[in-house]
Amino acid sequence: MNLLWRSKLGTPQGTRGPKQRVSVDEVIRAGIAVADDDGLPAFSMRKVADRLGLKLMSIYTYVPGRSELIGLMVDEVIGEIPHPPHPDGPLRDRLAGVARHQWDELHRHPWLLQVESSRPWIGPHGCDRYEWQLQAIEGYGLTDLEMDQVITMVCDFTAGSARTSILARRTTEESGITDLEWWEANAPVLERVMPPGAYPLAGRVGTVAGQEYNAVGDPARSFRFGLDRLLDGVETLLRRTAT
Amino acid sequence: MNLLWRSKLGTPQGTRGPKQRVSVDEVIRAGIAVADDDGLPAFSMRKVADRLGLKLMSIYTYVPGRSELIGLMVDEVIGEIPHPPHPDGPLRDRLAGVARHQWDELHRHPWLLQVESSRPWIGPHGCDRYEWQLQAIEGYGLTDLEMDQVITMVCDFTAGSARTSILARRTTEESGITDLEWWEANAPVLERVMPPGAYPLAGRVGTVAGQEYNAVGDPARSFRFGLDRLLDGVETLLRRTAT
DNA sequence: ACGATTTTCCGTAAGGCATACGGAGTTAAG
DNA sequence: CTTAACTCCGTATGCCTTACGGAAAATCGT
Repeated sequence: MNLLWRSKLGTPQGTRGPKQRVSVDEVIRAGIAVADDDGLPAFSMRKVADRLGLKLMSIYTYVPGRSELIGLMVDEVIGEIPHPPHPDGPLRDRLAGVARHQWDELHRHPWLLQVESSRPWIGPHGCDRYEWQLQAIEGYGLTDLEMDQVITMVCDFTAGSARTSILARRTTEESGITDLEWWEANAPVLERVMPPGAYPLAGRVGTVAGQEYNAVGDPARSFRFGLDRLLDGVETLLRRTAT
Repeated sequence: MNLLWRSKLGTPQGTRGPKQRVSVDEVIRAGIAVADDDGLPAFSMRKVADRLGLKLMSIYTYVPGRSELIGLMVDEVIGEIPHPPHPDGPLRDRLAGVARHQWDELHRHPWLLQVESSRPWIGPHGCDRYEWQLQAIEGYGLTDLEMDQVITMVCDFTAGSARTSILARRTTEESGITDLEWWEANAPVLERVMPPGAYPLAGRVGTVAGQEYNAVGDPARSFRFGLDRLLDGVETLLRRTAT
């Protein structure tokens, strides 16, 4: 907690002993670089140390442990790109901006969705984020509770959609083959194994979708489509509230 | 792949050598039990072996490795509860059934959202699932592409919302304290550290939401709220398509 | 009936991980 | 100039997956 809010707190420590060779912020940035490159499961304290020219155990003089470092990395990343001011105009466009900001962030740092902390880290940038999200939706006639719920909905949908997108991207990157190549390679097996006519709808829709996407799916397009429907739903709520 | 579709394939092997002491299905079920108890990061081949009364390396005579076993566990879990027939009536109710089915499943097996296979396992139950989801939405005037996109949207939102819910549940379970206790314990720190007046909206809305939820959030309620808005959006799409 | 072959079960070892503990050396305070 | 505090890091413990090879069991072919 003190580490998270370190920018707002002085460093009250006595200054005895050798100077630290790097700073907490450098450790955090090194950690982000490792996670960006290798993903969270392969994120290790040793790799962070290597990247800083330190030995493994020295890292523990900067942060208490692995999970705390990850918590710091999350808040750092949230503050990475300044929140743009919300456009004047319909709520729809403002919420779309909030959603896209998160979508881009999750794609820039795919390991964010792999973070499963059992403690809620509330850092300065996380607070800024929530405040900014609420600014987007305030003043359109919704109650405080509804405002919170709409933000939650937009974020949850964005997270779910981004998860699908990131998984798909990782699949093609790591396996080295495209959707289509995989499908063509496995088609004979599937044809032998699937009872003919057992999946009439899946076959028909899958074929149409596959031709349209030129792949098994098009996550960015699915995100835009879903977000449009979601925002239609919010406008319905606005109209209902107005009466 | 052969293991995934083993129910549709015979066992073409010669039968020499000692009998297997357990079956592949028992290994899968043991794996599910371990993952249910401990989560995927703590899921280990040794625990599966222990649960079956075998030694570690014997498991590798049933399945090729850890990730393949997890792929089998996923398809097994998808087939765990038979898909109920869709109710006659508005599309809204049918899609709500699809979403709730997945919501319940994810909460029954929270490790599902921790699975990040780099290969798309297409198993028999996964195919059944997709076919069943499409049955829900067919016949309401949407194109094949729209049908696929609406299903994707509902599933993505449900996954994102369930993720929030499961994380919150795990937090209270593992830390042993409730949202409120945590908040009360950390309030003094936060008050000292947050510039007063820096978060006017977050403070106001957070307080209102906290009082209403009796916690930091109410994920099940957020899910219902978001799903309602989402389905409002689908109905808007239906009306627009009808004209 | 009796090798040959196949298959299962498992011991060992290699190489990865987090982190507890304690020691050596460095710096500033008193 | 002593002493206390602090950084860096070597070592050790106890997890993890999985490659490899050996021993025993069960059936096949003769």
